[in-house]
Amino acid sequence: MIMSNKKLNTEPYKGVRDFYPEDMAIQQYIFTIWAKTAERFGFVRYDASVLEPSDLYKAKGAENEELVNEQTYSFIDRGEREVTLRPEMTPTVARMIAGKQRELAFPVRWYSIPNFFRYERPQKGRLREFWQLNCDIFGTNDFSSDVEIIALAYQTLIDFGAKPEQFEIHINDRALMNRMYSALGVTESMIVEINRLNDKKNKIDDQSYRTALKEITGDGLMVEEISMMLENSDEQSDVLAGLAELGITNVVFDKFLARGFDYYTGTVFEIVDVSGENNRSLLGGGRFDNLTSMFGGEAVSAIGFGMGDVTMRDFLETHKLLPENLKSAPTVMVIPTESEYNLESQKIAKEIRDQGISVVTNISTKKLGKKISDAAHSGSAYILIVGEDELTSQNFVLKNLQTGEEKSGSLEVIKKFL
RNA sequence: GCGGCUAUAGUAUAGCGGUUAGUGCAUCGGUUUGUGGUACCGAAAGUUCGGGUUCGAUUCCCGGUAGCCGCCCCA
Repeated sequence: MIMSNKKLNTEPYKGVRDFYPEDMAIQQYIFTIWAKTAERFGFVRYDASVLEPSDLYKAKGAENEELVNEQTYSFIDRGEREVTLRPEMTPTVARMIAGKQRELAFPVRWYSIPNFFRYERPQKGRLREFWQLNCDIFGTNDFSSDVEIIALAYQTLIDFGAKPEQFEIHINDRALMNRMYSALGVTESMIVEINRLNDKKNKIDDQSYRTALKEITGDGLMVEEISMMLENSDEQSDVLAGLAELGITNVVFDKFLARGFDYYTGTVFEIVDVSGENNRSLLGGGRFDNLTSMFGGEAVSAIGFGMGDVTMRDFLETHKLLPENLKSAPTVMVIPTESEYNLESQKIAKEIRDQGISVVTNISTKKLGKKISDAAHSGSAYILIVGEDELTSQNFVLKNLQTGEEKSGSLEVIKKFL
């Protein structure tokens, strides 16, 4: 190994994050709400390895090849297998469902909070490693499952304290759009390109949009027809109506919504922040009724979504929805007056800890006053001083740092106060 | 892959072609040798790297690197 005198950088690798305790507290808060909401809807948790064989993403019909080749972390392992750090969960969960297809009682509701890696240029709302809440319903293509999954997505945001007017649900239907395009004589390859164009429509002006559309179709009349079809917005939607039944009304049917990718077969949806601060969608999902068939068995209908931690945190910060104090401090800090009482303090801490209370021993070499100050700063509720007097008399004082109230007695008595 | 912007202690920032490079927060110590949060005093800690212009560069110029933002793409 070549040793270098160069100091190692303390920064994390490009596009990934260190979670110092303050950040971890936020991350945990987000994960906890995600998990609770999913479970309130009867979803059960699963997970898988971050490593997958690259074939999973290369199989025909699985994914766009350019993405796999250029935007994944892939490498050859020591056994010369090509492996990929998962860039999304859908192929993995489809693999797992297909593997147990015969024994699962459908419909199945599964959720997971996995991390993903994508080799991309980091920018606002997009990093190289991120986590997502992934929720899927497998085994039904009834529109009520579309309603349910979107209601879950909606409820997740509500459970963070968001108000419906702070975000908007956009819905479209792939199958419907394909029928409409076909009726206009638009070919399949054109549809793919139009979807891609529509996806970035809000980034370009009308004139450029129409020019691009003309380039795709090569037909001025068709541009008019497509534009008219897209602008005409009084579309009937069972899903929209179903959501309204559940009291969810911040929903729009958006025929420009594409969610560019091929495996979606029906409903597609996104949730966006309406503040204008966060351009990247908070969540995206859709129906994929054919994906499991690449594992050989019969196709299992599915609908699901992924909701990212990066955009979620941005959203919560933008709308000031993060709780002020997320850090968790031990309830009690046992403070030896001198280092020579550190071990005795740990024994006492153990006694208290054994009844299920979080306790930390302050073994710093600071003066007593500073140790107490540390306890207050860390957020501990109580302190218990251990010094010569306490140890000889076996009489301890438990002090409540908020109220200043003190209670004294033997350790057995003290324990009852907690 | 392409483009724009930025780079000053741990962090957030001020400033300037010649300064002991200033301040807030955080850290550590003291006022208070066994009782906290406040206050006061003090300490440690900085001009991203390489080259150029200049008597002199942290400041101006070029390049590297890194970060942010956007394009692309977004499974």
